[in-house]
Amino acid sequence: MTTSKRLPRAQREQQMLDAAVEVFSRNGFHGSSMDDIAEVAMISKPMLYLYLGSKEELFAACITREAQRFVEAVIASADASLAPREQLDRGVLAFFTFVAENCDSWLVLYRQARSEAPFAQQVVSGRARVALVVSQLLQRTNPHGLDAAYFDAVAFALVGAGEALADRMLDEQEPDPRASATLLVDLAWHGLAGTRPAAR
Amino acid sequence: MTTSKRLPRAQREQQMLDAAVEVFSRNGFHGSSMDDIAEVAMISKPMLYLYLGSKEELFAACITREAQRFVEAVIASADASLAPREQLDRGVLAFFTFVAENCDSWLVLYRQARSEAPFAQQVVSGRARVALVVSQLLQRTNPHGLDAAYFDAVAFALVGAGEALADRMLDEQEPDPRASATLLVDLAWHGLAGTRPAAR
DNA sequence: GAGAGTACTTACTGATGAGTAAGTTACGCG
DNA sequence: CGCGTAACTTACTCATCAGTAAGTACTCTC
Repeated sequence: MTTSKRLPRAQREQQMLDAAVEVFSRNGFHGSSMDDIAEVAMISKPMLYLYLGSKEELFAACITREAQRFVEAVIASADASLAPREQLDRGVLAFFTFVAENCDSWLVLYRQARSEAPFAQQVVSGRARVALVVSQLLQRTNPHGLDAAYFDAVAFALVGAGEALADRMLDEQEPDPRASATLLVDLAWHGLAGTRPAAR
Repeated sequence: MTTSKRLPRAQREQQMLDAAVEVFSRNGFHGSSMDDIAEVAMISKPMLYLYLGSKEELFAACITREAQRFVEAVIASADASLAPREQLDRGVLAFFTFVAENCDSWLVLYRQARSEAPFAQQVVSGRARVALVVSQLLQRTNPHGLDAAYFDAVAFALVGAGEALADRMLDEQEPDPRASATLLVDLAWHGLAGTRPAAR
């Protein structure tokens, strides 16, 4: 063969997952075939089954790996010793940066996994955990004695706003995570009432 | 047969679309089979092809009909002769009410159509039009002379926040569109800075 | 360099599902 | 009534795709 060398299992597995994420992110779970994925991974189909088990297990492995990468990227940025407000700023920026640099990961998690019944629950609960962390940070920054349920709801809305801005950012030819991050944080603190006019 | 009577074409078509929306909303485009849909519609498969053409056309017809219903519900509530702020309040409420009462329509549009490549564009552009209307209403209510691009971005974020709150509402056992609407509007005007403590 | 084990392949099977051909039954209208 | 047409069905075809059986070849170790 031209360039195909034998690789140790761990490495091939990562290559397969890379291919699977790419294909799944484009065509979804049902819209992707194992043959397609095998071709992109430059490997024959039985290897996928040997290493990853089944199509469902492969998809689950993609979700798990990408969610892990995502969470790590955000956690690493927003270290817990900082002030809550600072943690939020950095976490939000890390989120947009991750999406900009890992478009496929984002799409497979946010768009594909959410709409496939067997996997949606995993995404929903991950999302809920993120919202909870955001809610707690908001509560720690905020002087008012509003009830926790209210913060939970606002946090949820802000997560949604972040997702929409991420989508919007991906449509641009030159995504700027900092602009999106600033916008979201401003919206959270002040809504439209007291925004800084210096947009962008 | 027990109850199966012959129906005029227009009526059967609606019945088929009802069934298709239900099935597609649960299983997505690729995850749903024409046999499934035919069964739910209590009709044989060739009828689907005779009246609706193909699977893709059927899905497209679902999207078109549901988007139409959605837009009409919102437009009808927020009549253009009202003050912009009032239009927003009512439009937002109409949105949440529609989602609560037409869960399948919402899921097929927001979750399924968005993740199937051939149809995603239609949803994306519909969404963008909604965001644009929101942006214009915001501009008309707001005293500051911020630039339009900023309002566009905020409107987009608010649309995303609305979608997340809609999702959250659907998880509740007793969805209350008014609570979600109030929350979203508050968030838009004031963020966390000046919220009314009376949550719920 | 033999022998073992892991990496890897070709070539199948069986099920599912999109789409259709050809026919059957009810209804409406002269 | 009877005859045309619109509503509707059963019973297929053909392609695709998840999953596998059975085997080949590289490479590492002694």
